[in-house]
Amino acid sequence: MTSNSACSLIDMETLERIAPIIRHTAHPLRLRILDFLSSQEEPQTVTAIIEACKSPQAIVSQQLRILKDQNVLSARRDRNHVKYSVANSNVLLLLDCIRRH
Amino acid sequence: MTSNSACSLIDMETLERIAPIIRHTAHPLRLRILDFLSSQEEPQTVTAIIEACKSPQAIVSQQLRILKDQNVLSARRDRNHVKYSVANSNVLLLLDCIRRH
DNA sequence: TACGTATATTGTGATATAACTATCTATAAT
DNA sequence: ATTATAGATAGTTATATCACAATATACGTA
Repeated sequence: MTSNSACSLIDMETLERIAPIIRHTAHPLRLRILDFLSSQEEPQTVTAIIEACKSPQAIVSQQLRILKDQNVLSARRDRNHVKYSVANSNVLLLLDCIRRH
Repeated sequence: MTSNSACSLIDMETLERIAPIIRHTAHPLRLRILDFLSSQEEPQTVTAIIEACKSPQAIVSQQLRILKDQNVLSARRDRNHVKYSVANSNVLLLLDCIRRH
């Protein structure tokens, strides 16, 4: 018996699909955004997120786009504001992972 | 009162310290390595890991180094073999995160 | 010594990501 | 109409990462 251990490894297709989501999320500012949004009951405006991040508007906007592209966040327009919220709660486990460190 | 919500966001220093560990781990082959090692009782040789990954030796060796540099894995020499094991079990939460997806 | 097996390192070209500045669009207020 | 506010996008430069081929090291054995 060569390999007993063909237990049930996660298949490569899944790893290839999910890894980029995690990789894109594992960025200090993007984690901060995620942490902030998950701490709030309501979706938050970009301005509020900028305030929470204490980072330049353009940079925050870029990060929001990256997270939205990965379907980690979702956005909806509310008059002249855009409100972001967490779309994929799975990635919040990353924050737990970090807190436990 | 400008900001009610200064609840307790993870501080940026922590995010900056942990993010690279997660980012380096969130790579399909490295996740596979981690998954394989975590499924085994004993530390595994590079040869066994190569077999489990079905990837070229040089590439697997590179990934092992990256994970070791991030203190995700540890290695010990056993005669003319090198055996790797998971050093930081926190990152195993990533695998859970993926399985739950 | 020479050889085989196990593992690591280096060099390379292609591609991706980072941070930053500047600019652009859309809506609201005056 | 003008101006201000909210937000997104484009351009740029530096740096990081990728997969891969080739080569190197380290140890054990004949």
